[in-house]
Amino acid sequence: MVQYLQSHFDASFGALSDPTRRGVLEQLGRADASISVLAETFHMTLTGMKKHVGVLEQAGLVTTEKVGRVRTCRLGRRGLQEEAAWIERYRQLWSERFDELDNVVDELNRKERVHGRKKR
Amino acid sequence: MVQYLQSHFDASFGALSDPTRRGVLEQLGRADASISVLAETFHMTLTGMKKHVGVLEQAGLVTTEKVGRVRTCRLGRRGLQEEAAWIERYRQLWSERFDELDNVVDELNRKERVHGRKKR
DNA sequence: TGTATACTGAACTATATGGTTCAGTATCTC
DNA sequence: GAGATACTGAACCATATAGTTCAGTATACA
Repeated sequence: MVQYLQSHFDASFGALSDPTRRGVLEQLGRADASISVLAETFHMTLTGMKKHVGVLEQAGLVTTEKVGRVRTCRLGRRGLQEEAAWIERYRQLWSERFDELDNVVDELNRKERVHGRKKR
Repeated sequence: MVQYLQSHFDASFGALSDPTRRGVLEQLGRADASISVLAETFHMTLTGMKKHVGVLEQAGLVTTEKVGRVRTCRLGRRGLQEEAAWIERYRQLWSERFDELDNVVDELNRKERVHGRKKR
């Protein structure tokens, strides 16, 4: 399960680490699109775009369906909620750490004032 | 500026796409740690861990400071707020798309009932 | 002073990534 | 049926990634 979740995040964050793929997600957020439309939008060969779509599909962020000649791409049912949760949990830890650090700094400043030392 | 932001996300999402690096961030969320402690925790050579820390540092997620022999790693001042915002905006688009789809499905179901057809 | 510790950097390996071209196959459309 | 369109797959290329080993340097400590 942990293993599963890990590779899950590997795939989704990996998918998000490329600007073309983030762009594709934004575009599909506005409207479904074929591989060739996406390829044209991002100035890339069909084959190149197909690979990107494949990566997004692997990550569960996009689904595709081929009807006739055309493969239509749309946003997948998985919508980054777990990734959002991971980041939120991290941000929690992060802000705790910095609150702590700020307290230490505040404490030092307070002591400086008490002992009448100059502030930098 | 857009260019800057893009590579920014490339680096941070790329950093998050590796399970070791996500683990390092979680550990540093609990306490600062040296390279060797991190290397031991994640069963890796010092050199290997140093590379991971370098990636996290490049992404602005970790800062390090060397005192004597020891390089101490801690969470960086940048805390994934922009990444959280990107994901939230995406989730917005995503849920709009699916609300829309759900409306279409509801509409179809409604018509089916009106015309007295069997439900699957 | 000598030894152990902690890191650093270069070099090497294997595999993955992001892209291409080229040669197909399948599907429209006239 | 012929030609155009849309995709697919294999092969190739350059570069990046994730790791290693090995040979240092710098610091701590007895």
